[in-house]
Amino acid sequence: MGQHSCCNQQKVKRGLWSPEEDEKLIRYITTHGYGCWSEVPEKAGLQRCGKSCRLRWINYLRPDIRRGRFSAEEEKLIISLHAIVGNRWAHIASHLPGRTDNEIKNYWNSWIKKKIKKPSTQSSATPTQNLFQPGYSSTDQLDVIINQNLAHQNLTPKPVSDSIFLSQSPFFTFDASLGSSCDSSNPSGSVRDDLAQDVQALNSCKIWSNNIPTSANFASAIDPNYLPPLVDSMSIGNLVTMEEGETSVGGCYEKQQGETDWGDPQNYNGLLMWDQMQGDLGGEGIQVQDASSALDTTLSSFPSR
DNA sequence: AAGGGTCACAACCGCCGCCCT
DNA sequence: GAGGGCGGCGGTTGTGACCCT
Repeated sequence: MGQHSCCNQQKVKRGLWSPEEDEKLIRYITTHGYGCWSEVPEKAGLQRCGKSCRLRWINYLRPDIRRGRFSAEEEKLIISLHAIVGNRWAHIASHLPGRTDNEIKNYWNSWIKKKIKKPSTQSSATPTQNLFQPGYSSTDQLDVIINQNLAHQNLTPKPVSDSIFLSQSPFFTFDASLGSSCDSSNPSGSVRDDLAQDVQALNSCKIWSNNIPTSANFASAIDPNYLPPLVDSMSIGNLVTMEEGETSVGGCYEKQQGETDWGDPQNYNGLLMWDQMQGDLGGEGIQVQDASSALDTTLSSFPSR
């Protein structure tokens, strides 16, 4: 099961692709298209399995691949989308033009590694942290977070637990795994505490209150098969690439004038916009100024490059 | 300069789901 | 409906480059 017939061939080559192989694959696909991947190696004169050819094309040779470092906007988008859809890299990649799932996955994993390595500076769990325990449903978490934020703005909470939130689909994929690290039954704490705080802060930061959540807004997040057109209206040319000499404060790159190229955040209704967050982005680590008000949470622990 | 550690990225592996027979 | 082929996806590993001591 799962073993592709083409991969059983003894003569199939593995490992890094040579420039000659790349050239063969490019030449074949640009002239014939790939059609059936299992036929590609033979027709292209490659001693690779079709799966390997597909991967090489998708992750490296495709002409529309964007290479190089992720821009700050892309970082934000990845982090925001991950908070919504979890480890669905292909889904996330579909909203980042020119980026591959593999690339995003690698980026994320390296970020996670950094976070795990980073010594924890927060020992006590906040009330918000306690929400992210396995015992809480996604609906519970959403209700509390949203109402917290609305209350903070003296806005009338809207009933968010309508039918659309009865979905069994997980909203915060981090909840179960990270929540356990915040569990009081785990007094030894976890090196992942600060990572959990990042996620919790993201979940409860002002982006929710600026785009007041409604069922419609959250539909995309709740339904695993639906994602809002996050970047459809954004051309690749608008993406900001981090240039040498520009600063990345805790991974949150800031343009010199503090402006984004995304224009009016309202255009991205439903999308988590880091640019709308307020607070001091400088320094390392998270400063939870008031445990009861996660809105004031300062985020600054994104991967720095 | 050399060796070890770290990081980024390419590639592989195994599983899942769809489609066709 | 069952089984096989295949594309797609996420997790994991391998490897080369770079950095630090």
